[in-house]
Amino acid sequence: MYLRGVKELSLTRSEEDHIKAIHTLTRRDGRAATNAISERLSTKASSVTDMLKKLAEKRLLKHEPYYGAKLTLKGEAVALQLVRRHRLWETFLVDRLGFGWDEVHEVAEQMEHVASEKLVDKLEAYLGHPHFDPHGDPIPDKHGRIRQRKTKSLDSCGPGESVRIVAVSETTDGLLRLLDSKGLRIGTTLVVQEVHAFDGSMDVKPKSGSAFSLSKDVSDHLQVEPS
Amino acid sequence: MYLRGVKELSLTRSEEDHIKAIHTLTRRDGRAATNAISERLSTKASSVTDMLKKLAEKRLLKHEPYYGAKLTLKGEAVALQLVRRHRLWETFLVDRLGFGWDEVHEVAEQMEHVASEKLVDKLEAYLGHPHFDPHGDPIPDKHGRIRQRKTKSLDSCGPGESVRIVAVSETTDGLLRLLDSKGLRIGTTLVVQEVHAFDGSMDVKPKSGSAFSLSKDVSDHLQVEPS
DNA sequence: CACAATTATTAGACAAGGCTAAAAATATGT
DNA sequence: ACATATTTTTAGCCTTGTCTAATAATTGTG
Repeated sequence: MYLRGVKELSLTRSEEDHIKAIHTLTRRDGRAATNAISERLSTKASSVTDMLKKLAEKRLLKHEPYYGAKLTLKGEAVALQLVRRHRLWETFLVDRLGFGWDEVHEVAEQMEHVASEKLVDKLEAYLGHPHFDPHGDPIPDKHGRIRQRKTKSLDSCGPGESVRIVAVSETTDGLLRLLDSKGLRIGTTLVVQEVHAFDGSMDVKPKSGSAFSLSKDVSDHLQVEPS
Repeated sequence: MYLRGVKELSLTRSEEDHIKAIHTLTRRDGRAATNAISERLSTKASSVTDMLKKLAEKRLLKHEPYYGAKLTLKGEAVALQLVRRHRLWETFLVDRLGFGWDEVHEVAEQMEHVASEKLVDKLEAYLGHPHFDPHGDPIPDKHGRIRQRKTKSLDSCGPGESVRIVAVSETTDGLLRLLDSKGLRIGTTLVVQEVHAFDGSMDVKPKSGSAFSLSKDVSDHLQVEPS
């Protein structure tokens, strides 16, 4: 995946927001439906249709009417650039400025639109070329390459397994605050105690501290690796 | 000067740009003429007239047709907030990321529009509550207060005077690069050798290094204090 | 002081990006 | 399979911020 040939491109904030939404939805659902995009951006579906037409003309995506949008290589490169900027700024906000990991999203959302390749590269170097952001998500490098981790959902673990939390998917503020209140964060190690079949909830015990219960909604979104 | 009562206010980028331009021009020329504003923003005078009308309705400035614009207290507070953000980001870019002081303006111009009071306050603390930016310009504090320095223009100095450069006014990229190439920067100490009456140029000698000549255009924009 | 030059405003157009309401295409349930 | 529900698109309108061209006010000059 190359980020080259994207420099001369100058996109509006709205165009960038659409591209990033499509990228995220495609990663999550396998496709990006018009309604899903509009919901993510708090706009109406008709506005999204217009924008899809426009971005298709700019060769940033393919738009199959009534099916959805698929980013071209060029569009994917733009999206990765945005993800890169977003996650680097989140890292800066948490590691350097002392923000909580649950309060950085909105600010990073603004900072990711500051367009300066030099800025992003220098920021990355200043932060020590991190490969993962404070939520555990991978930070694409200058060329769009992503370091993969072989993780699974906590949900899929059985009793006795000892795992370390490495990422939180679907990072809504509500979920992040809930985790914070239970003392769960990136790096926390847990042992699964018991899984309750009827509602999918599970009892877990942190290395230090006493056991408690997590609903399936929560364990679903915790990405873990063996520990 | 209070920055309170400005929080609930949400301005577009263009509105903010106009307010800042008016603030800067008023500081420099004593007034902000329509043409001067449009030149600064690379737009046309008619566009500025429209915007002045709009901002006057929002009580951010007084617009006397055919005279110009004058910021209200509320408008001044917004402007100071923007100046604060701009200079803090410039300081970050130079001191932390290692940018040259002549390449930060454009990027800071984008970053100053990121709206988060918490971000700005934390950034200020991270930088050690600086009172002056890399160009020597004062950074307004949270409440809009500016630390003044009793400086004069190098232009106004006579032979034998020993002075330290503390600021550069009218910071165009061209001027900044010229200074850089002569080894002149904030903190440099000089002794005035001779002033030539016919063109206002002056010979100066840095503490370390040999003497050279500066045109009036340059010495005009160097702010110095006795050393 | 009168008239030219400059500066500012008004009037009307346009592109971007959003909206609502209605129509068209696709998906679903019995 | 056919009627209904859902999703997407189209059509037309609105606001913001810009422009050009024409007009009006102010300033400068012989």
